Amino acid sequence: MLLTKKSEYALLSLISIAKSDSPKNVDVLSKELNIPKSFLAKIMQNLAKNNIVLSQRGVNGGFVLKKPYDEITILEITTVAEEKIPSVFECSPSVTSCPQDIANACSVWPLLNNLQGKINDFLGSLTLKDIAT
Amino acid sequence: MLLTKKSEYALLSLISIAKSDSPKNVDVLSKELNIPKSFLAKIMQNLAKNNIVLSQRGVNGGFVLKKPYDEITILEITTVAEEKIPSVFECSPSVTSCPQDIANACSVWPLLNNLQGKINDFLGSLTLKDIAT
DNA sequence: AATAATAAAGATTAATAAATCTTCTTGTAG
DNA sequence: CTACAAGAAGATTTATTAATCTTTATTATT
Repeated sequence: MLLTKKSEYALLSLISIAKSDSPKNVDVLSKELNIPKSFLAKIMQNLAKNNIVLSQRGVNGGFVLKKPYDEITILEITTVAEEKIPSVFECSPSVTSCPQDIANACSVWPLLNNLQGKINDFLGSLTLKDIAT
Repeated sequence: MLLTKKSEYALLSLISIAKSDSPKNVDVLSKELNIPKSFLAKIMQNLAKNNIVLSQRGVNGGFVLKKPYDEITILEITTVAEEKIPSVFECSPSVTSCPQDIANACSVWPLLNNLQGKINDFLGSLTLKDIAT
């Protein structure tokens, strides 16, 4: 699987936040989207740490987008959520990710890397706006 | 990860078999490609059961391709190796794979399914010949 | 200042998937 | 007959992903 539940939950939450005009907290999001609260808390904290959302603590706190929703790509979101670029295979992101450093001599690496590039392009070309509306 | 080691090992083995003019057995393949023998045996058995290769038991036995190498697509191979289509996410292959049957109302499903289609097209457009040479 | 709402951090457990190993069975060439 | 090789089933180990729990820190409201 290219993406895990972390990405799914992150995308759903960000869409919900994008549509709201006030901060949304984890409690509200988890109920609205039916996501385990403490798992979502972790995902949101990670998005906050990586500048996708801004967190506001305290009463009436919650999360808001840090940038306009048409300036946040799906690639950014999923890369932060997965804590690595969503990968075809361990070696596909770049020559340097070949575990034995034989990417250039490898008969499957070009295929994998090529597909990885297409996926990156696709995910990088879409923004939160494209899927939130 | 879109693909697992099963696909990697299957592709490498099939390339090796495609380049050989006599059957190649698991012992030879595992040594040549540095793949755990018993893991590879399982993978090859699965490829045989699914008509990618023909197996020949006994002395001088081994595996040969069942079809010309330009008629076997990478999508076929990886789908057999993974025992399901290489998927972006559990719900991405089709509307019917949405666990809650809400794909059409879902805000992320179209994105996932769209990407899934592009991956299928890419893997389906390439054959073993394209990567074996 | 007290309180309650909320995020932050990280440890822990549970579930699932991936990879590997073991054993036994069946078929085949020489 | 015998050695070699695949087939099949399942056990085991390891890694990854998912989910949960606990404690601490922050902040708006009163």
